[in-house]
Amino acid sequence: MTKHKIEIKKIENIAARQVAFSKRRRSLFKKAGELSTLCDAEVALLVFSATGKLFQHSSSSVEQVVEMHKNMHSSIDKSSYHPPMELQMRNEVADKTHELRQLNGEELQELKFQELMKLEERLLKGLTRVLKAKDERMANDITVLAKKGVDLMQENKKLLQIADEKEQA
Amino acid sequence: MTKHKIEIKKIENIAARQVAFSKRRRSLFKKAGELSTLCDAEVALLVFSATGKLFQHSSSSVEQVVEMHKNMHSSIDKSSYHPPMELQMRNEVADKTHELRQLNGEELQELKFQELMKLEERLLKGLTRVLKAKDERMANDITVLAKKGVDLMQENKKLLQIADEKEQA
DNA sequence: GATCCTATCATTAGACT
DNA sequence: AAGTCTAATGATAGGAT
Repeated sequence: MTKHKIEIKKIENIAARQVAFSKRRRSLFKKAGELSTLCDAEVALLVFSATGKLFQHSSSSVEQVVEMHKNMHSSIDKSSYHPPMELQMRNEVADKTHELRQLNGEELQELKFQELMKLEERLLKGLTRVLKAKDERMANDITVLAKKGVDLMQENKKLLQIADEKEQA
Repeated sequence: MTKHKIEIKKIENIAARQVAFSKRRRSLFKKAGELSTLCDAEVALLVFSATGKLFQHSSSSVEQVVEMHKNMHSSIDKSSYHPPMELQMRNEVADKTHELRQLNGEELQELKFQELMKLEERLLKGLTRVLKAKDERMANDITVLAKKGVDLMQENKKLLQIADEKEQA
């Protein structure tokens, strides 16, 4: 796929492997997204790096949260956010009798921003927790199933041996 | 990516969508395998077609189950399976004292076959159930989180309105 | 539905920043 | 670690079977 063709086997050079992992992971996620969009399919993609770090892509429900996260970032971006100048210059008045009487306009703006940040954190942490638990359960269930499968196969082997012994007798 | 560039949006033509799904799915699985091999990563890829059919690729534990399933299909295929002729012709004798005394060789072969079928069913149903449950839990958790997000956002809107009203006063 | 063909577009290895 | 560049390989849309 490039200047030289490469063999599909483990890249021994650690730095090169890391770079390839990063690049190919991005491409894979992109392709997964394309398949999902183009063909109206649900795609869930879990990638665990050699060090155990999880990268995940998914269409459908997970995407909703990811989209929400992106939207929040674009509409209320930390680096680009500045309260309107009018609000910064006015609102020296505080309504002490109001439920929010301790907050002036600027403080309200700040509250809005902080709440969004908290919400974002909450969503991401929740998502991470859910995904981890999900994968752990899945892995465990699969292990159990695989174990049962192996056991049954061994049982079958025994039965077959018995059959063969009978045949020879 | 080809004769003409295409937009990444749902392909409306059903036949074309099906073809694209088939082609791109294969490529995606291939890429996933390459990433796994080259970078020593674990990759689990689940693709649900629009009709709900599951396609799966994985480099780790899930693969064990999938491989087991494939092996069972190839080695003991329903349409191609026939007990050895010798077994069919012999084994009129049943050892009544044996633990399996009610079974002759042919019956043992049949048992083997049926058990494998049962095992296969069990594995697939279990896997399906696990995946469905996983997605349902995840979807539910995400719905809750999203709901909280919407609530907080509405709250923020209100606060912003209050700030605006103050500004105008 | 899967596979082949092929002109064209997309990805990427390696080097550099 | 992450982005840019570029030559070269890989993927693929549309069409044919």
